[in-house]
Amino acid sequence: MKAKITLKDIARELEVSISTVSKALKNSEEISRDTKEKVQAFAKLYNYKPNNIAISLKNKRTKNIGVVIPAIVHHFFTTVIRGIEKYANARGYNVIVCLSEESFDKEVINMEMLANGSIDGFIMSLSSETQQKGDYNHLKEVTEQGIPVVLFDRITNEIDCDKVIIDDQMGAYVATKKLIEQGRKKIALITTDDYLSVSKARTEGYRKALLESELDIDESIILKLSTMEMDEERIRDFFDAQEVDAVLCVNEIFTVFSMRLVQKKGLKIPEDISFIGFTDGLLSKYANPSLTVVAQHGEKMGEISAQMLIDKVESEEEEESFHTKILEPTLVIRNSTIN
Amino acid sequence: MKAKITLKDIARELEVSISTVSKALKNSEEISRDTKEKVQAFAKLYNYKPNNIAISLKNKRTKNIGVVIPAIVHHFFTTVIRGIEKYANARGYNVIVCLSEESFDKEVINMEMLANGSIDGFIMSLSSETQQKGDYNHLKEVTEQGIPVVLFDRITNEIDCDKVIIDDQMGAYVATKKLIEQGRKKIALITTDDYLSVSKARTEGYRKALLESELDIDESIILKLSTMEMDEERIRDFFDAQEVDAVLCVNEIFTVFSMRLVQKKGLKIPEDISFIGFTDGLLSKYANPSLTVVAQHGEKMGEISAQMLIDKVESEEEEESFHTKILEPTLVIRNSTIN
DNA sequence: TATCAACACGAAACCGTTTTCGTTCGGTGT
DNA sequence: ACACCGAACGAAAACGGTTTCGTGTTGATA
Repeated sequence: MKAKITLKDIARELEVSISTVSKALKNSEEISRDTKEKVQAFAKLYNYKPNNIAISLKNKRTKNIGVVIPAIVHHFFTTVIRGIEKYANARGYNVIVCLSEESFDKEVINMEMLANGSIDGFIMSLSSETQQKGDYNHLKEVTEQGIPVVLFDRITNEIDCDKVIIDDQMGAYVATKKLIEQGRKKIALITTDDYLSVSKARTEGYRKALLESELDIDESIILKLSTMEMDEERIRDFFDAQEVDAVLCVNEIFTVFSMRLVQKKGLKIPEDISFIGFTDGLLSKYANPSLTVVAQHGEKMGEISAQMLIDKVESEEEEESFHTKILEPTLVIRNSTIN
Repeated sequence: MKAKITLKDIARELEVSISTVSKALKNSEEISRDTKEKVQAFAKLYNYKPNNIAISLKNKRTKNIGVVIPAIVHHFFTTVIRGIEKYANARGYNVIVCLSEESFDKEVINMEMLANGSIDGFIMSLSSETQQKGDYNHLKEVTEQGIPVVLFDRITNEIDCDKVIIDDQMGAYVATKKLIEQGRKKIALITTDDYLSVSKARTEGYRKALLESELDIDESIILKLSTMEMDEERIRDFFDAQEVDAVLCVNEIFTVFSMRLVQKKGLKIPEDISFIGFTDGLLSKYANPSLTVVAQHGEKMGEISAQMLIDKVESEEEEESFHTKILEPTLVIRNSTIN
């Protein structure tokens, strides 16, 4: 086991000072050609690599970014992480992933763990519990310390920081419009409670489309499930009680599960009933029939979030200007709607 | 913006030395009750938190672990990450995720980025390119430096380190046996090239089951796709050319895609043809029909990997003993096979 | 020959902790 | 009165770098 070599080791071995070694390795003009070559050769031979921690301590930059998300076993979030990782890596940053598991407390603990020097900035999407409580003090503390934060997807307006979202309202609006154009009259909405910023926006888009088309908004065919987890029972009850000819769901899982329920009842998709979901993941592609969905472009969101964060981290000036980037959702037409 | 406060700040303010502050905060016996109370009160008031980087530098422990995996948009890997994150967090560790995207070069670069002090150890699953090349020098270098490594799922025997896998051979064996018991005679296998350690083991299990049952091994109904990515064309051609009554696939996507192909040809699942896949993800649960699969227990694998790694990191002794933990796969019966 | 700039390098501070090893001071024992 | 002791605290080294600011040695110039 050969331990890593330090500047001090090189200096001792070559009988020069540590400063000389440091400068030589940086190709400083101060150092003679001879010495530089000697030092660099020696460093290469012994595979010298500077210690990241020491460098971080010196220039108060870790080149790490913290990503705090509610869940990872969700296609949307994994694509976002992928986008973040790709972009960050290209700029020499590493990504520390923390899972809040939809819990306020875990979100707070995670942020505290990272906020003491481990990272240069945060990229986050709020846990549902946090959005429900409306308590954002952990975010305030962090931003007040001067640590940059980028919020994506599940955001709040109570915090001044950069934000990246898709136009959820428009996504739902376009999807609902599509269903209406195809002659659907009783369009159900399966969503989660309104405290989730995205669900709220989607519900608004849904309502807006119905209003514009002078269709009634029937509250009894709007199903609000309490979390992002599946409450299979309630969905079952819902379809037992309601007769609808189209369904808009705020995620893939609700959609696929609902489709299977109505298929079991003998309905044909999309002839008898159409479905549109959110998130263009594997489920959508490989479901039977394949799903028409509102694509959220998670990878793009990740890239943009990472770019905004790193730009802010690396900008010297304390600019107090924050931007909200709104991406346009795309309707991906497949076979759960009439073509 | 209130910057974070340091020991030095507290010392200056309270007119004591830095050492006194440090000790007071640690409740050292050396410091008088009076001074301790003063210091602790002040620290609380100004929300003092020690700087992680400085501590890392001091005791050469970062409390970060590096996770290098080929992809994240795969249910299996996300569950592993979740297991790792959960366990690691509980022991006060953070998780840095790096994606090799199945590329050897990216794997090497990622490891080099992290191996210079950023992490205390690695948990990895090899990229397919790495397994194909059989070049493990980046792993050797890291282990020779004394950095602990735990390999999971896609492993190699050329590196001495802890390993966590499921018994892939047994998984495929049990699945194949199941199909045979149900009277299937022509059982196809859809896998990837043998350089992937897991695919190789699964192929062996498949062969073993056939041999034991005195069924012919028909090489023409073994389809080897070149990567983990989907080559839809070849699967299509395969099912056009072959008549089989059961299919074992090494992942969910192959399975679902194949099912849809044969369904389009008018075959009934599972009456005419049965399917078994690997990985118990969302696709399996929500496919139509739902999939019978070999569950890999990714979260458990993650937890165990994290435990092995952290135990090694925190053990003082330089024990050169490595263990391989083999988890038992579970056959989850659903509707793509006869019940 | 005294002066000076350029060159090549080293000393030391610094980042924020921890920890070892003094040091000071008042009190105790004899 | 003297040595000794323990309590309470501070100085300084150390972790591994970067960077500023000298400093000694040249050779050229006036």
